Amino acid sequence: MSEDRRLQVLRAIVEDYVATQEPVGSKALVERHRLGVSPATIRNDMAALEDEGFISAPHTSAGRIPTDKGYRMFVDRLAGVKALSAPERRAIETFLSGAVDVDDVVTRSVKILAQLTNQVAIVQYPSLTRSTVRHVELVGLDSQRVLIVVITSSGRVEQRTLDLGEEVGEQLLSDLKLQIVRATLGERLPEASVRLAELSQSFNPADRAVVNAVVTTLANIFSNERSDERIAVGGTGNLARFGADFDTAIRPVLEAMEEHVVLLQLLGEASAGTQVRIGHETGYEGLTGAAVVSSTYRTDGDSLAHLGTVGPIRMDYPSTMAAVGAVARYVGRILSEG
Amino acid sequence: MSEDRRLQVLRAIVEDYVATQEPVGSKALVERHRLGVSPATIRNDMAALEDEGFISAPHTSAGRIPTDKGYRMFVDRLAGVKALSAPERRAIETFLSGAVDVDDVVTRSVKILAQLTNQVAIVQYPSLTRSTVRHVELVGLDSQRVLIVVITSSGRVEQRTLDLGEEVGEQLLSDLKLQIVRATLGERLPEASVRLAELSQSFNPADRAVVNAVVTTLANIFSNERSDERIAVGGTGNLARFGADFDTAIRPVLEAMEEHVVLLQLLGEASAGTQVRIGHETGYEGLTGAAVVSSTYRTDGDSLAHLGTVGPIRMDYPSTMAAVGAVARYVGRILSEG
DNA sequence: GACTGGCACTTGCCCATGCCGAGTGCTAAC
DNA sequence: GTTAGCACTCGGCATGGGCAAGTGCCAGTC
Repeated sequence: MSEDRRLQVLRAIVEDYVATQEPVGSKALVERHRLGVSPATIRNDMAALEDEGFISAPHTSAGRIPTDKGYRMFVDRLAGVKALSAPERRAIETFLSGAVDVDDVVTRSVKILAQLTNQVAIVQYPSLTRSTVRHVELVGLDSQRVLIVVITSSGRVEQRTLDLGEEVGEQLLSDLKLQIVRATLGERLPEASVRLAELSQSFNPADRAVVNAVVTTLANIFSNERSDERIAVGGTGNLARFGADFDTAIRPVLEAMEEHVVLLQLLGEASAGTQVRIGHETGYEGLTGAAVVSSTYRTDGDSLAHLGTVGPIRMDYPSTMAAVGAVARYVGRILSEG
Repeated sequence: MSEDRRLQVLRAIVEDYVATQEPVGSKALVERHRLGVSPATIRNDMAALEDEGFISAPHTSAGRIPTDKGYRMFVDRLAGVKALSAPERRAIETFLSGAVDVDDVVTRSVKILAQLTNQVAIVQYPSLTRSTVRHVELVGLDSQRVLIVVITSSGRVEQRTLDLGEEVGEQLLSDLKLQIVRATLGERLPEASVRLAELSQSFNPADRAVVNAVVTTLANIFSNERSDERIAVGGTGNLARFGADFDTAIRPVLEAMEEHVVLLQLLGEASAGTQVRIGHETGYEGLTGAAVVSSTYRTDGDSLAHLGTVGPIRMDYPSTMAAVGAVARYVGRILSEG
C-alpha cells in the first residue's frame, strides 16, 4: 500500500470531518474524493493510519476522526495555503484603515478577525519592549503623591500613581523630570531602564529616597510584563462551534479567555510566521479541545506583538491561518503608517 | 381569598423556582412554606395569579413559573434585602484594596462581582464627565503631527494623535499649551470645553487653523462619549446558568457583552441606588432572557460611573442586588481614597 | 364566603424495545 | 497490492407503555 495514498486518505479524512463534523467512513471517502481505489483498500489504509495514531474511531461501527497528531500532520505536511479572496482582503484593509488610534486598531482587528474566521479572536496591544521613550511626565497630585506618565513611540500611554510617604518639593520634581527626560528620551525601553539606574547619583543624598522611588517605578513601567499584558478578545459568540456541552467544551475556553496572562503565554510562544497549536499542545487543561492559530505583527518601531484565534480543533486550518496571517500583516502596516 | 396570601404565594413561587429551576406546583409549595392552607386553596390563588399575569404554566400538567411581571412584582414589593455575610464583605474589601491603580480596581471589581454573584459582571471605568482637568500635554511628534494627552482628576489618561496638515513651530505649540493649561486646569470637563472655545481669539489669525484643530480635538476628548465608553466584562463562564441552548440563550448575551455601547446604555439608565431590569425591560432583543442588576459608584471627584451584573431572569435577586450594591460602595470608597 | 378533600384528566418524561443503517475487520480470490 | 463478499458490531431513532406530577372542578364543611 502506497505511503503517498495513505497521506491523501488522511488529508481527505481531515477535510471531510472538518466540513461535516461527522466521523467519516471508507465508502464516503471514495465517493467524495477521486482516490481511484475501492473502499476496502481505503479501509486497509485507515487501519494503518489508526495504528500510527493519526486517526481514531469513536466506536466500532462509526467512521474515523483525526487525532491531535492527525491534525498536526495535516497542518505540517498536507494543508495547502488557501489565500483570502480579494473582497476579504479589501474588507480587512478598509475596515482597519478607518481606525482613529491604536486602541481602535486593536478593537477593529479583533472584530474583523473574529468575523473572518468565525472563531474567538485575540489581539495583543503593541508591545512596549522594542519601542522607545517618547515622553515622560511627572505630575504632583498632592504634597506626597506623584502621577508618573510614560508615552512610548508606539503611542501607548502608561501611568502609575506613586505614594512617596514624604513631602516632595515642586523644584525637585521638575529637576527630576528634566534629568529623566534627558536620560531616557528616544531610548528603547530596556536601555532606558539602564540609564535610569545611573541617575540617582547626581542628586542630593537627602532626595535619594524620592528619586529612587520614582526611578524604580519608571524602571518597572519600562520593563514590566504588565505593560505587555493588555489584550482584546472578541467573537466569543462563535464558541457555539465548539459543541453542545457548555460545561466541558465552552466554559473552560471562556474562562481561559478571561485569563489574559494565559492568553499572553499562548500567543507569546509564537516565534515567527503563522503558527498552530493543537489541543494538548497549547499546554492548558481548559484548551485541550481547542486549537490556537497565532502570528505576530510588528510596527516600524520594531515593536512586536501577537494576535490569533482560538477555535475548535476541527477547524478549517488553511483558511484560518490565511486570515490570521493577513490580519497580522495589515495591522502591522496600519500601525507603521499611522 | 386574601390578597395578602396571594402575594405570599407569588413570593414562594419565585423563591422556589429560583432555587430549583423547576416549575413549582401547589403541593410542593405548601410543603416547603408554612402557608397554613391546603394545596387546593393554593391552586385557587395560583389560578388568580395566572389571570393577573404574574405566573404562567409551561404546559398543562406542570407547575407554574413566574413571568417577567411576576419577577418585577417580587423585586418591587416582595423581596427582602439580603445582607452580605461578613466574610463576603471582608473579601471585597481586602481584594479591592490590593489594587495598584484605577485599571486594577476595575479589573478586580469585575472579578469579585462575578464571583460573588455567579453571573457576568460589568464595570464601567470611572467617567470623565464629572472629573476635572489635571494635566494637558502637547507633544510634537514631527513637524506636522501633535500628540495630545489629557490627564483627569480621576487618574485617567486620554491620548489622541493629530495630523495638522501644516508645519507647526515649537514656539506656537508651547504657547498654545500654556494657554490651554491656563484656561482649563482644575476645571470640570464640560466647563473646560467652554473655556477652550473662547481661546482661539487670542491667537494670531495665521495660527488659527492649527489652534482650532487642537482645540477641537481637546473639546472632543473632554466631551466625547468615547471617554466614558471603556468597560470591563468578566465571569462569562457563568453563562452556563442561563440554560442549555447555546444559540438561543447564551450566544445573544455573549454578543451583547461585546457591544460595549449597548452595555453602557444598559448601565447608563441607572439613576441612583441599585436597580433591576428584567427581560424585555432591558430593551434589547438579545437580552430578553436576561436580567440586569446595576448600580452607580462615585469617587470623591464627583466622577460617576456604573457597574452591574447580567444574569438569567431566574436569579436570586436579593443576593445579587446586595452584592452589586456592596461592590459599588467599596469601589467608590477605594477610588476616593486611592 | 372561604377553605378543603377527592377525583378524573392531561401531559411530559423516562425507559425498554426493536429495527435500521453505517461502518468495520477478515478472508479468499484476483 | 487490490478487491469483493460477508458476518458482525453498535449507535441512533422511532415506538409505545407506564409513571408521576400537577391541574381544574365539584361537592362538602366550617
